[in-house]
Amino acid sequence: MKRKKIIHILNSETPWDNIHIKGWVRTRRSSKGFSFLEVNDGSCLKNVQVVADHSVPNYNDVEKITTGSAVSIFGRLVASPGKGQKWEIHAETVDIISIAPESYPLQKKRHSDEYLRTIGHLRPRTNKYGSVFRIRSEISFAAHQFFRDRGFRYIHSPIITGSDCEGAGEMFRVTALDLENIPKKNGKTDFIHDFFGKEVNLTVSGQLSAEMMALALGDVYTFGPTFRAENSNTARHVAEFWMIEPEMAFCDLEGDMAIAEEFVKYLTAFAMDNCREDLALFSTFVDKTLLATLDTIISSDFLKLPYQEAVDILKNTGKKFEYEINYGNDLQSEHERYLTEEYFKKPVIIFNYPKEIKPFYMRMNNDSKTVAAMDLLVPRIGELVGGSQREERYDVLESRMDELGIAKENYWWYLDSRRFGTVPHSGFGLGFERLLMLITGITNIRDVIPFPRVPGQIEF
RNA sequence: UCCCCAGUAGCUCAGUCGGCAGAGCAAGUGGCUGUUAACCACUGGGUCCGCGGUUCGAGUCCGUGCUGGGGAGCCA
Repeated sequence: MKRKKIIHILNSETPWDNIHIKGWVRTRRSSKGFSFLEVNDGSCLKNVQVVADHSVPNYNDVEKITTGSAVSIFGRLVASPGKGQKWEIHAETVDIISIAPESYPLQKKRHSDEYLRTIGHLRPRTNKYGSVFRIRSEISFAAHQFFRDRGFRYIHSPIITGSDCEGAGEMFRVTALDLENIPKKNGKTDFIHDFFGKEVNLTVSGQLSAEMMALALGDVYTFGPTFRAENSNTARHVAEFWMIEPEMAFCDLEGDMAIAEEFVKYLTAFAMDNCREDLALFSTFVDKTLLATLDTIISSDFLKLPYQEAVDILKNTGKKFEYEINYGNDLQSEHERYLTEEYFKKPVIIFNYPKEIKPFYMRMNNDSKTVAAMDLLVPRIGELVGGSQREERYDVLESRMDELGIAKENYWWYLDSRRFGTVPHSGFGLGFERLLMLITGITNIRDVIPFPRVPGQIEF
């Protein structure tokens, strides 16, 4: 008989004979002659309560079952006379797949997030992290659904890249050279002898590839890992994270902002509709205001504000900031959080940034001072999305690259796209972990990715 | 990388003025015929983060290193 998943059993409308489950025991409570086993198989947050008594042939062994042990149970699903659950299983047989010794690190009590990070291989077995990773899976699916419903194509951008373009931070070098015997030329590493014959790195963004694909397929998106070797030690940064990057041909900045807003609302609503039980855990134990926050995101119009106006607001608000705000400087974390958390109290999109603080590929506005860039700021997280209309005019792009001292010969293919049938196009990047922080209320990015990579730490 | 805080039992923490190492939970054993983080009783459990120093004596004071956390910068 095939095992039934616990989520399926708990949603049953009727009692059920001859049922088979497999899972891990969260706790066992015993009285003289019988035991209650709380069994979880990861299919949902809830456990199923199993009642076993002397009618089970190996009852002596059942009394030795410990927290964390794995079991396979046959029995009958019946209405539970006890409080706290609709159904329970009366066991006919309890097969012990494996016993967890007393050294099992997860106890029948709440643990700190800091401790659970030290046992990253076991923390998905807890209620909280089980919920996190189920939601992560659901929202991944929802992202694909969103784009597919709108005619976008999913593209796979390369992980290993030869272009150091995006200027998005320090990169991880990828090499097949023998590090004990590095070939040198004029005192420097000679990458001509390396696998690709040139210096290559792990990608920091799929954007440039996505642009090439958008200029053929129309609307595309990437959803993959990206890597930053920045020595960032904050609750919002990891060295390996997942990014969703749509890129749309024949789309301007306004269209870009509209799709970003629609996307964030869609994913939030999807979580509210499809992850209710797991979200309830977060709204109870992590952030009591979570559901209200998510409602605000779904129901409010995101405020769209030119950079110049954002600066004016920050200057005139009278609030003391640690860093002074001046036109031409990038907004600091405290400024962004003030705007979205205190001043507007909802998501804010800031656009038309000074060209000096943005990369070469963003489209120059008619004022020749600002570029068609936008950042979506949300409460508690800060920057969730960064995007822009891309510079599609060959001569303007070329002069911007010259201005910034970018080696054009490395981007000949990128420039080619502006020579052959160039069109206005736009896109953005959304940090998937930051979105999960927004949706779950979890405040440390290390707790929304299964095995976080941060400076000096890669145990799992 | 910078600033701040912390490190004591498996976990979460207390430890007064420098003078015998503590609690709750967890675990183990026993009890209990419907439990809900079950309950009751008993038992075991310590490199007080490492190294160095001050002192008759250091978990406690000083120096240093490591690890973790919070904030900042960089960014998504």
